[in-house]
Amino acid sequence: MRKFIKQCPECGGINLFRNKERGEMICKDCGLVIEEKMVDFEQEWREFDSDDADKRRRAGAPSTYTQFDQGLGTEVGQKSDLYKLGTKKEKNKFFRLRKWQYRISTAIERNLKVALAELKRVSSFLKLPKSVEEEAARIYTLAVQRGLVRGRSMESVVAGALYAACRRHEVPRTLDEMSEASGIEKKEIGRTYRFVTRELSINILPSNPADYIPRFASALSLSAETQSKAVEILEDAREAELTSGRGPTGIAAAALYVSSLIHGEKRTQREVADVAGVTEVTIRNRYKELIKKLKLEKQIEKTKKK
DNA sequence: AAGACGAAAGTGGTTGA
DNA sequence: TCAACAACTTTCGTCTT
Repeated sequence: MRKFIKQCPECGGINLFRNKERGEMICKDCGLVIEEKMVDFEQEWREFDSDDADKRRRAGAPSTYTQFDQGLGTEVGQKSDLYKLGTKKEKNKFFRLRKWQYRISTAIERNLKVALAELKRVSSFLKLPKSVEEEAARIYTLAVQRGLVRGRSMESVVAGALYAACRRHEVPRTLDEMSEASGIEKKEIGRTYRFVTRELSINILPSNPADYIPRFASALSLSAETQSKAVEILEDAREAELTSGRGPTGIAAAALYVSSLIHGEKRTQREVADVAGVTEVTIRNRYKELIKKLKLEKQIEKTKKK
């Protein structure tokens, strides 16, 4: 067991950053990786044949919501098991159990099977991280169990669940993107999204405009400086209470637009509007507010002269 | 000619009686 | 359940570069 380090042995800094996902601890000052693999994921035994595997493995596949039964389902016998059974009585029992097994897989499970396939399709179309997909699957499963899908198309609930999961994980996609990926109308997704989150009392933070910046910026191939400037502007905008009640994408787009002007990487309103999925008018309105309240005119003037 | 700007009318959703 | 309302869009004409 390694001892717990509070100070960087290299530079003595105490500004340590723990990256839980990778199991590392890093010194923010000098970049030294102090601890690695804080949790050891290796197996401590070896197996040479399947016999060893049976004896030594003590964990199965991870439980997951992206399988309709969380990956934990059982099946009553395969056909091949039949040969092990001797008497006719036993064979009858075997078939009876299989039949029941089939019947027990109720509407819910069948629904989940189809829905989760759709969910995976949409999720991979949008290149969403696994964690979001998992979360969406969980939400959907809950929704089905509560009978919230009744009267709604499965696809729309899937889209709504995904949208909610994105928001929770702060990797927001716009309703437009979701709509494109799932083939469901935007307002329909919005409706089911609100309905499902309300019914399941999933509370979702109003999405933060800054979360959109990296994606929009890269779509416009803007520099990192421009990007961070945009985030700065958003910070100030929030201070000035310019953000509440407005559509987050509009604000993000405007901040990015202003930032692109300041850094002399000008993009047209049209271009920014397109990637953000808002209109030029909205950008203009937000943009006007931004330069007025935050006094950004000077900064823009400066780069103009150059 | 393209982009920026602004006015006016329209749309879908929320809120409060 | 309905009307008022705010945010956003669409459309279109004008100004600027």
